[in-house]
Amino acid sequence: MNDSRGRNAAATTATATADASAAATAAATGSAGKGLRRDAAENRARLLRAAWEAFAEQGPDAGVEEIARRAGVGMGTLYRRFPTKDALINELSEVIFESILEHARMSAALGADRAPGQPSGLEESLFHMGEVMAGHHGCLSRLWQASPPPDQDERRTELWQLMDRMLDQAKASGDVRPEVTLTDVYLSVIALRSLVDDTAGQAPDLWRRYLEVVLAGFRPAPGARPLAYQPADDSLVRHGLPKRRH
Amino acid sequence: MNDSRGRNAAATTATATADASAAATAAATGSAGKGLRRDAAENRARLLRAAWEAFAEQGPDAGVEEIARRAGVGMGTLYRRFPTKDALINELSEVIFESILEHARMSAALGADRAPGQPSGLEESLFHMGEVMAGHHGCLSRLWQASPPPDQDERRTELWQLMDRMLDQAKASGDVRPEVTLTDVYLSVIALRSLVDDTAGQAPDLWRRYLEVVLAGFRPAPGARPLAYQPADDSLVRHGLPKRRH
DNA sequence: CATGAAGCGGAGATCCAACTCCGGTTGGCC
DNA sequence: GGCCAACCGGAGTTGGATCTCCGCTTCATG
Repeated sequence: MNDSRGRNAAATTATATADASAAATAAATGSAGKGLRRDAAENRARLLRAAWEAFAEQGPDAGVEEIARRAGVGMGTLYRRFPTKDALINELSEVIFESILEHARMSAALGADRAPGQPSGLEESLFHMGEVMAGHHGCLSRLWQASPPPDQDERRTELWQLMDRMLDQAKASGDVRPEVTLTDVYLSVIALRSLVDDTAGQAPDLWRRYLEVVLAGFRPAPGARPLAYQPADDSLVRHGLPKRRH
Repeated sequence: MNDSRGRNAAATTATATADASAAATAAATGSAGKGLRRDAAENRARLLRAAWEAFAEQGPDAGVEEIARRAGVGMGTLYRRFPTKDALINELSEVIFESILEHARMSAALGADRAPGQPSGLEESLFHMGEVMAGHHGCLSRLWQASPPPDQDERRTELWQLMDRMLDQAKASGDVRPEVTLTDVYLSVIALRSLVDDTAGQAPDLWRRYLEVVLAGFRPAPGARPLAYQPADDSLVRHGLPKRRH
């Protein structure tokens, strides 16, 4: 294990995790859990929390039996609440995504109203993404996967529009050079997601270091070579990636 | 699909792929295939090639039956040559790794003898890694996984020593700023691996763009902030990551 | 060319994780 | 309290993947 060097890394991570946990509870007892008998609604919430823990500890290979056991309910209950294991995972992804989108909305709304020297909205959003993802490592495989349910698709579009706006702001304030595209940001997020998942067990904060390098790579520099390989358009961002196969 | 923009991307990729294919054949007919009857050795080679293709097309979930079918042999033959499916995958990883190590040896040996403005050995090696990995997407999950067989472990150590040397050279020639550590390079490679795999189907060259950004992030820049999160040591590089779970 | 050790194919045994089914129980409304 | 729809548990089914087994065939050697 890593002993959390650097600034307040551990503290911010803990906060993000707590937020997400609260969000999971909210999702469980909120709209999706309405119309259920009290015991049923509570079991639904327990299942989501159990799944969240199980996936964080064992990755998405954690078995449904394990999840039911942790939640203290039977298999039947699990499958009455969630028609498939995938549905359960999607629900969790939803919670993660919601947190990311919410933060991006606030960050974008804040716009360029920042003290000079403060991190740009783009930077802030990317670090927030990392934190939320680190708090849910193991549940990330469904994030940004192609062809999500339509309502989720709409919200994904919104997120990337916000990111695009923040990218423009960052360029305007000189934090990012003009040739950087939304696709570049997208690629960084995809890579960040994998890195968070891969290093979660051994060095849960190291993704920050990677993200700093990438952000440095976005920054304008006098003698910098232009990027040679131009991505044509943002179709990748708009359509997402196919389901992971590993 | 992507239409291979920028420089000679397609050409270099094709070369790397051909190299790797040849390497696969060599591995099959070489030392590992010695002592086998002619038909058996040939079947071994066919199996490796079939597995290589199947994994590239369908990811590591490609079934053993599919591999045997492609190779034109029966299941029995597959399992007589390779005790488990994992063993087969490890053999392929071995081939990929061999190509990477070989290139790193040459690149490191060339040292600082480069025309000014030419890419550093580090840069060249990273691009080569990307090319080889892109030519074998789907077979990468076992690469750099923790606790490989001892002989492989030794070679992994060698690779990262070479990378470390090239990192020093790059710092000396001003291509990389001093605070960048071997762990940073390692993280980039891990991220690159995932990115190559994730984007292989839709934008097989886009990893180049990502890698350029990272390399730009490594480059010295006058007003650059120092990286805040210091990795303590290179234990991650030395020990590798645990098996992926996705 | 005769011999047998090594190799071959592929049906089916085995394993494992997701999912279903149903007899018994519980919560909420009258 | 009484009723019943909704809910619960968990043993068992299903499906899909890996791996084994054995009667037949092929290669290499004397």
